Amino acid sequence: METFPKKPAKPRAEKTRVGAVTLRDVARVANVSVATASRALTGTGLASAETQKRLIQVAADLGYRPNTFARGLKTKSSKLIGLAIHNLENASFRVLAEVVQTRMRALGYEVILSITSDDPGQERSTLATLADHSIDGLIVVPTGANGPQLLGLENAGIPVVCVVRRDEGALLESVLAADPEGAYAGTRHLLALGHRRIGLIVGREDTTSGKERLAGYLRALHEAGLPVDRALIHHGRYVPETGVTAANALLALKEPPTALFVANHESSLGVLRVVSERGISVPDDLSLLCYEDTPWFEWQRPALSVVDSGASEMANLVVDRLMQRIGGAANGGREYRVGVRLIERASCRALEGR
Amino acid sequence: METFPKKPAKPRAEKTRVGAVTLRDVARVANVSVATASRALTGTGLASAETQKRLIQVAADLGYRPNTFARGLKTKSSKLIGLAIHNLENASFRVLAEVVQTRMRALGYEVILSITSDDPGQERSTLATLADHSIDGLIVVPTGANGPQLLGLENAGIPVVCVVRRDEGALLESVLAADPEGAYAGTRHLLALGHRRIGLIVGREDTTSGKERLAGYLRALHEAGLPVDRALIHHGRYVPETGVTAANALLALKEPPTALFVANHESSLGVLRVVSERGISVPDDLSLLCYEDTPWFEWQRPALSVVDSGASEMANLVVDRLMQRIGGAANGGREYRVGVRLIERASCRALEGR
DNA sequence: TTTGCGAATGGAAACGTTTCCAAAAAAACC
DNA sequence: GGTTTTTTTGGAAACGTTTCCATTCGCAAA
Repeated sequence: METFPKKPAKPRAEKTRVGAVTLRDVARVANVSVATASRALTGTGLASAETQKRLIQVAADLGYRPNTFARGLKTKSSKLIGLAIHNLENASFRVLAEVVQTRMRALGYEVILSITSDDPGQERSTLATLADHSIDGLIVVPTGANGPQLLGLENAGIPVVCVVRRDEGALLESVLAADPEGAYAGTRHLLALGHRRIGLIVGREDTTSGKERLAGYLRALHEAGLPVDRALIHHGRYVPETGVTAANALLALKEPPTALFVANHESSLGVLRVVSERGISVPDDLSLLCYEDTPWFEWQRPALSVVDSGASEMANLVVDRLMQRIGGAANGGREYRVGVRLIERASCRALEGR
Repeated sequence: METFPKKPAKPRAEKTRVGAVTLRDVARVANVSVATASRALTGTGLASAETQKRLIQVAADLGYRPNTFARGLKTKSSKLIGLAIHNLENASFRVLAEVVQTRMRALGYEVILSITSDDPGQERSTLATLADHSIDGLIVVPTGANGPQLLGLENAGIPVVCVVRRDEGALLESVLAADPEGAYAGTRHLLALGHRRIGLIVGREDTTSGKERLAGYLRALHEAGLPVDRALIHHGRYVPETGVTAANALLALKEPPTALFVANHESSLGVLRVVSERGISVPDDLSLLCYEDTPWFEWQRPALSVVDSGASEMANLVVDRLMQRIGGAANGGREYRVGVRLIERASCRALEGR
C-alpha cells in the first residue's frame, strides 16, 4: 500500500500539566470570583488589602503559577526579550550575553538567544521568529542589512536597542564602545612610553570600528606632531590570521616598529604566535598593546596590556536602556558611548634611547 | 513572590501590533470559516488540497503570522526550549550554546538561555521560570542539587536531557564526554612517547569528571605496569589558579615529572604561566598535554596537544536526544557517551633516554 | 430616613487559536 | 437511483487570563 502521508503521527507525549493549578482553582478555594482573584494576585490594587493577602496565601499553598500563554494573550507581553548577536566566541559578545541574561532574569524577563553569524539572512529570519514570539524587547548587534525590519519591530511596538554596532541610518538607540577614544588613549600610552614607530593592526576600513580606531590612532600621532607612515598600518578581518600576516609584514620592515597596537581583538592570537616564532621578546624587543580584554590576556606571560572597551559596561547600559524603552520611553535614536579603560600589565615598556 | 508582578504603573507603551493580521482576517478574505483556515494552514491534512493552497497564498499575501500565545494556549506547546548552563566562558559550554541554538532554530524552536553559575539556587529559580514559559524541552548541565525539580519537569510533560554532567540518581537521559577513555588515551599517548613520570592536574575528586579522568590515568599507568606516585597527582577547582599551584608543586619535586597532563581545562592558563615564568621550554624540557580543545590552544607557541572531549559532538547528540524525547520517546534514563579525540600538536615530545 | 458615593466584588466578554461535533457535499458502492 | 461511506466544511466550545461593566455593600452626608 501507500505510505501514511499527512500526519507526523507522533505518539504525542502526555503534556497535561499534572498539577496545573488554574486561577479558577485559586478563586474557588478562596471563595471569590476569578476576577477578584486576578486583581488580587496581579496587585493592581483593586482588591481589598485583606482579600489580597488571603489570595496570595492560597495561591502559594496551591502552588499556583500563572499561565504565560493566557496572560500574554490578554496583555500582549511575553516577559521575553531577544538577544541577537554574531557569535559567542568573541569576548565582548560573550560578556554581553552573560550580563544581559543575568540582569534580565533579575528583572523578570527571560532571554531568547539568537546567533546571527553576522549574516543578514539569518538575522532576517530570526527577527521574524522573535516577533512571532512577541518578545517585549530586542537587543541586537545589527548586521547592518536589515534596518527596515528593525524599524518594523519598533513600529509593531517592540523596543529595539542596538549594541556594539549602530544600525544604518542611526534611527535606533544604540550603545557603543568609545572606539575613537580607545584607540587614541592606547596610542597616547605608547607614545608616552617613548615609542615613535607604532604598528597598528585594525579592522577593515569599511567597518565602523575599523574606521574609528584608525581615527583615534591618527589623532594621537597628529597631536604628537608625528608623521604617519602608512606602512605601519594594517587592516584586516577579525580573525587570528590577520594578526599573522600583519605582524609578519610589520616586523619585516627595514625600520620595524618598536610597538604594536593590536586594535583588532581576534588578531591578537596571530600576533602572539608570530612574535613567539620569531623569538622576539616582549616587551624587551617589542611592546604589545591589545584591544578588548579577555581572561587569558591576564594569564599570558608577559601579561598583556590592553585597551578594554568595557563590554560589561556596555551590556549593563544596554539593559538599562531597553528597560527604559519597555517602560514607555520613546525611541530617541540616541547614541550612548561607554568609556574605555587602559589596563596596564606587562607587555609595554618605556623606550630608553628616546 | 516573583510570580505576581506588583505595581508596574508604567506608561504602557503602545503595544497594538499595527498590522496584526488574525486568522479571522485570512478566513474572511479567503471566504472560508476560521476552522478550515486553521486546518489548512496548520497542514493537518484535513482540508482539501485546493483550499489549502489558496489559504496559504492568502495568508502570505496578508502577511499573516499566527499568534504564539493563542496557539500555545490550545496546544500547550511554545516552540521554546530551555538551555541551562553554568557559564559561557568555558569553551565546552560556549560551543554547546552555539550549536544548540543554531540547530534548534533550524528545527523551528527558539532557545531560552539561562546561566546558572553552577549555583543550585539560581538553577532552582530558573527551572521554575522556564516551566512557567511552558518550554517544550530542557537541556541542562545540572548543578546536582535539584534532581527532584528536574524530575518534576519530566512529570509535567517537559522532556529533560542532561549534558556534560549526569543528574544525581541518573534517572534522566544524559549525554556525557567519555572522560575515562579520554584520560586513558591521553596518558597512553604520553607513555608511548616514553614518559614515565607524568604529572596529573585534574578536577576535584568529588566531581564525576575528576573521578573519571583520574581513573583513566590510573588505568593506563596500571596497564603499563608502572607504580602510581601520589605526589604526581593534583586535584583542584576548575580555575586557572589551580594550575599555578599544582604546576609549581609538581615542578618543585626533587624528581619532577617529564610530562604534565592538564586534565582540567581551566587550569591550563595557570600552568602555562608557571612554565613560562620558570623559563621551562615546552616541549624540550617538559611535555604538556591539555584537555578540551579551545581555539587559542592551536595558536599558542608551541601549539598545545590536547585531548578533546568533543563538545560540539555532545551538543549535536543532546539536540538529537531532546528532539526524540519531544517527539514522544520515553525517558530511558540512558547515558550516552561521545568519543574523545587526541589532537597531536607540538607540545609533547618523545623522550630519548628511555 | 433617604441619598449619594467610593470601594470591593462578580458576571461575562474578550484575546486568537485549535479542535470537537455535526452538517453538508462529494464520492463510492450495490 | 438510493444508500452508505468518505471527504470537506462551519459553528461553537474550549484554553486561562485580564478587564469592562454593572452590581452590591458599607458608610458618610443631607
